[in-house]
Amino acid sequence: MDSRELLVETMSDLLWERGYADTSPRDIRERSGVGQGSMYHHFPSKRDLALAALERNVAALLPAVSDLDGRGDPLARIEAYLTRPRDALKGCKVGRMTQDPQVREDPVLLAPVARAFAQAHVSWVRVLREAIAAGKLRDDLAPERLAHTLMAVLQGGYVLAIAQQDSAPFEDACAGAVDLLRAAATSTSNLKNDRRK
Amino acid sequence: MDSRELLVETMSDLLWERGYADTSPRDIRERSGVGQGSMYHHFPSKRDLALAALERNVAALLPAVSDLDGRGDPLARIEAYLTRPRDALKGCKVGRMTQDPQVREDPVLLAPVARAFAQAHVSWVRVLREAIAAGKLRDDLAPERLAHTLMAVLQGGYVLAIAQQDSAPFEDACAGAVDLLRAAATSTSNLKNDRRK
DNA sequence: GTCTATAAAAAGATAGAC
DNA sequence: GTCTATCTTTTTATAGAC
Repeated sequence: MDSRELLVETMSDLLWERGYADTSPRDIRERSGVGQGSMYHHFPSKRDLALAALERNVAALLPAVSDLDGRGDPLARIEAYLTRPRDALKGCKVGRMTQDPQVREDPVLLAPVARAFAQAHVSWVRVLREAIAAGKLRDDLAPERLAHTLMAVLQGGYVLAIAQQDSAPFEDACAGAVDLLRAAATSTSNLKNDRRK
Repeated sequence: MDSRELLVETMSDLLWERGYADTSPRDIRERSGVGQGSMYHHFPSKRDLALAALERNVAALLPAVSDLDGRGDPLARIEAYLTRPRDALKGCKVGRMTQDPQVREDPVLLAPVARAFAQAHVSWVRVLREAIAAGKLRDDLAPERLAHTLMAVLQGGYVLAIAQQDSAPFEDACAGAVDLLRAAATSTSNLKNDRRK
């Protein structure tokens, strides 16, 4: 593999594991085995390398999110996505970046993060709409809101799991969300509509 | 105010705003106005100061959480807590710390964070149990799980808001959680129980 | 308890030969 | 494109006078 690619890959891992502020040029050099000179040849600064690495992490995450776009029972897709096995203690490659002030305050570095979440939101809204249309979810639930709620459950689940150094809170949070969705599947509102007809 | 207290207060703010790794002794000195000598007189290291500051941030957060323990309609308390105005772009003083590797990997620094979330969980479970007992929530929902779900909605809501630099996703996430709880209030399960009697 | 001076180490790059 | 050497600044303290 060429040096440039190796640097990006290494930085992607370090951003996930340690974030931006706590990753030094030396960490990158030592883990990648790429020399000082090469590093600054390919990337003028740590920030430029971080940008490339961040784009890579975003790209790595989107295929997973696109599972929400599949076909078949939408509620089943939602439940499958929420309960998919994840390494909760490692956190989210993308969500993590929001806690790094040097990323958060830098519009260029924050942009890929914002884009990733915006795209995930689109997929969530679509599958939720499908679930409502299929009569699997109450029709008085707002898909745009609910999409943010379910995205937050995942992102927040990581926080809880890391705090306790135990993946159980993450799994609980997701399972609890599934419970709520199922409870909201039995549609009082739809029944009302039926009665009106 | 004495130097020691001023240092802790300043560090508390900096931990909230910038986290541990990205806060330097100089930042602390400049913002607090306390001299170098005084700082190392009161705290042998940055880590020791951070520990005191972290305990302070945890202590500042717990009174808010204890609002869940009040009296009156439990579901109303839950909704009030979820929709209370918050500065979403600033994130959570305590949850934020889970993303700092130097905190996450240090059992002593992580302990106050774990304790705070454990305590919040207790309050959440209690109010959820009350809501179920009062017939305001389906009795087939597991309070322990749901507690983690709702805590995650808040923590994850901050992540979404910071990513978009907009508090709307946070408010959406919370409002969506309230919607789901209300949908789950109309208890199919309780109705079944009624029928059995 | 506070102040100023000093300093070892790491972060974040630059220079220039090959 | 890679390598080694150099360099500035910041981090994280320590020392010792007042």
